[in-house]
Amino acid sequence: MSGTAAAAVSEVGTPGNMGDVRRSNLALVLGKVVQSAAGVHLTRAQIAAGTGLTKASVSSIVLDLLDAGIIREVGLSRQGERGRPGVGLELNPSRGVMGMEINVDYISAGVTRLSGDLVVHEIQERDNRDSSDAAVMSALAELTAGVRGAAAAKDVEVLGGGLAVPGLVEAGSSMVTVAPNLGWVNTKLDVNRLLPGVPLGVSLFNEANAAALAELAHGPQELRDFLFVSGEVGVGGGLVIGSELFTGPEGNAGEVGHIVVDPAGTPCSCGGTGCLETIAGQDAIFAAAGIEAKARSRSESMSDLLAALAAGSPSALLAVQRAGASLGVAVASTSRVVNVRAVVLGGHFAVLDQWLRGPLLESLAKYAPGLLSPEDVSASTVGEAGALLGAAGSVVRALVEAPYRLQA
Amino acid sequence: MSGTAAAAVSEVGTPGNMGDVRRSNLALVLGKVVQSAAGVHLTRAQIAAGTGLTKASVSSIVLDLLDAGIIREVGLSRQGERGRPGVGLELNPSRGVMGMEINVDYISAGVTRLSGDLVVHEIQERDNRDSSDAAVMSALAELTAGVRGAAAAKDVEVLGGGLAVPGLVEAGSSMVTVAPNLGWVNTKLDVNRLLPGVPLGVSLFNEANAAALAELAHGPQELRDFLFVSGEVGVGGGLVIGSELFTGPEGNAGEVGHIVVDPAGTPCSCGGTGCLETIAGQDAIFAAAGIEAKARSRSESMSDLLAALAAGSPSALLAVQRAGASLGVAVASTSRVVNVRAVVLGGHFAVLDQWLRGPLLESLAKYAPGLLSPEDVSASTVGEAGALLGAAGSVVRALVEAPYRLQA
DNA sequence: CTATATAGTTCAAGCTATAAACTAAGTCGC
DNA sequence: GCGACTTAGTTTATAGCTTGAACTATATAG
Repeated sequence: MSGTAAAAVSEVGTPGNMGDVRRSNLALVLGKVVQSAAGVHLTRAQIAAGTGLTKASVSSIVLDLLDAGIIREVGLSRQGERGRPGVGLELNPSRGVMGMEINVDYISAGVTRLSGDLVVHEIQERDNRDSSDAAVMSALAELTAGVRGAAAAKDVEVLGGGLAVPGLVEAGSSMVTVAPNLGWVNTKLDVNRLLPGVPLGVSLFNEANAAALAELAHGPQELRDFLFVSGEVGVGGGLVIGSELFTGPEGNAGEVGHIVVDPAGTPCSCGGTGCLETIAGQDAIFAAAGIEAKARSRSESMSDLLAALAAGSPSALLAVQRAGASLGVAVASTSRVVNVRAVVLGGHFAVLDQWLRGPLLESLAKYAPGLLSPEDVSASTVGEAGALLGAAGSVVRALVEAPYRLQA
Repeated sequence: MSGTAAAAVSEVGTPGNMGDVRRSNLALVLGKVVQSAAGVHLTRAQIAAGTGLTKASVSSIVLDLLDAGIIREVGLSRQGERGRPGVGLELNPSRGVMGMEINVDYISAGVTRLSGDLVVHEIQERDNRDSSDAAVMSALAELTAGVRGAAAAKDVEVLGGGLAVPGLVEAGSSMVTVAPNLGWVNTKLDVNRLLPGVPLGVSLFNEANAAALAELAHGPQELRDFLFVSGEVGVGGGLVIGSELFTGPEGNAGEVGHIVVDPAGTPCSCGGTGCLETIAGQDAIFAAAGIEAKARSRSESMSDLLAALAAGSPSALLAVQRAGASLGVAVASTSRVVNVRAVVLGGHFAVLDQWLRGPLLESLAKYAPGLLSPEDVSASTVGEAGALLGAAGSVVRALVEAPYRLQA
């Protein structure tokens, strides 16, 4: 978990009162508990020293957090230290959140504890292309009910959930503006139906954004500003700046799939010309490599591509090489515009890392010399469950930043 | 002035206390005073109604602001309204800030009141290319001393200042990382020397960023998210998102001059290839138009270009057309990455607006259809003094968001 | 068993916002 | 010209929160 607890006050533009101070410090203390390394349990005194709050304030705040069931006390084993031993604090392991994902050919659900570790995880193959959104949601509701039961059996109560979908979303209104590969347009999802009765409700996320947040939470500590590039049928992206998802004024920032990488290129499904997606999207790579895109299972086509690459197929190698070079152009421009200096490759870009990497780095050296070095380009560490973990992690993070939502 | 007062609390990660609430509400109240339209003076009661604070709190806060000399009371003339008349409040017109600019062929300084209107303004032609930074700073210090005196004669006391330079800056350490057209590299400026004894000190800004902020403050109200593209010898940019300058993790976001617009293009001074600057920078346009770039005065070359365009010179028209088209590619990609939907053209792009506009819009329609419509592309309204006004405005804005810095 | 050291709690004090009562200063109606 | 009314701003009592100091609790060292 990354959990940078912010001294958040009430909405900008509204008066502040003493309750805001309490809420801010509540988040500050909880943030310390979250930050503590796995297995290390901070005491009230250590939190006081670490935050600058007095012991009195910390005690009072910890009491609130215990009452809310967010944290719990845990005995501490010390050896040979003088003085009264402190009482360790940790996130309540019997509270968790549900991460869910709807993708083109599967739905999945899993429960993580507040600490981020996965307790239950189920994937169900399902062709969602020709289903109505209602049918997909029904299937997912059934899946989550089972997963929720399995978590309960392991003594983990689900407080809320996050759903990731491969499309642009309006988080506030649970609206999927457009999900090309699902065929959804302005589709309003009744997300709360997936987890009836949970105190924190269910939030909606873009898949690439969720995967980026998973990378933030589960990847290396020092990774706080990066561009996550997700290669699927389309090419998505998530921009993390200062450990925060940067969504831009309309919520769709980081959509690198439609950066212009070849002004003289071919038309894109978005109506534009020469977009990255027309060269580095899965369909584009398969087509250029001479591999039949199998509607039934993309993973089959991907296996074919990997086999062709391993066999040294010139067309396959060229296709991937061209994708890598174009990705480099897009990343170079992005790093200029938003001034990030790290890139994480996800989806098929992670799978194809060993072939993509060379051309990508060459391209970066040519178009943005000195900005990104080889060690700034990494492949995603979270893998397939990324979107799910990110969606769940986001919900946890929102709770950590506003723990008072669970009080009373 | 835009002045969106934020409910800002102390640094993230530090404990909040009641003083933070005070500071937050201080900024909230002052923000209301700033927002009020020119000539309209809000009363305490109106501020209470507008912010949600009680009259008692507003009275107490207003007293602090009066004591600090940031605002003052002003008699209100009403006609035929019942009840006790309120006392109007306005920004203290006898307090101001200094905006300063160092550019390639001039230095300038001006003082604005806290309300944003320019009281004194002086430009001094000076070729800074071959001067040491110390010599330039000495010349500027002399200029500011005179301007400060002139402002004092008009009863405006200078509280602080902002200096804009055409290069990348580290605001915190007053360091100019690189200013290619001045020949400066890692140059530390003793900015406080420019305004000895002012309570708020002097801050350093990138020129394009400052111009963008001036556009935010002095341009249309609804302009809150936009890309400002500044055409000078180089091509700079400033990104405003949610009425805030977005600088990215390393402070240099919005540098659209080095977006790749032609992967098969020519080398750029940055070491890259096919950057926007190689096609749309002043030198590139002059060269393509067959106009001699005069070292002594760029404005002369610009006059020649305008004359050539007016005379219908094919090479000049083609040069500008190509610049516009490339600008379109860069803007299209930027709007994808950061999801902004408005562009403001500054510098020579504003001057060449009538010739650039067509190719730019065509290019946008081709590469980012539906994202930006013609009315989303505008030319800068602030003109030459933009950088200076923006630097000054930033200082004012920082004060409005943290007025307690002037207390005691 | 006493001295010491550290953890955590209790309690008075200070600051801030709130709500209600109160004072101030106008207009309206007769 | 005087009282009723209306709105602005101040005063006062109250509650919430952090702070700092005093105090209690619980361990180790000798």
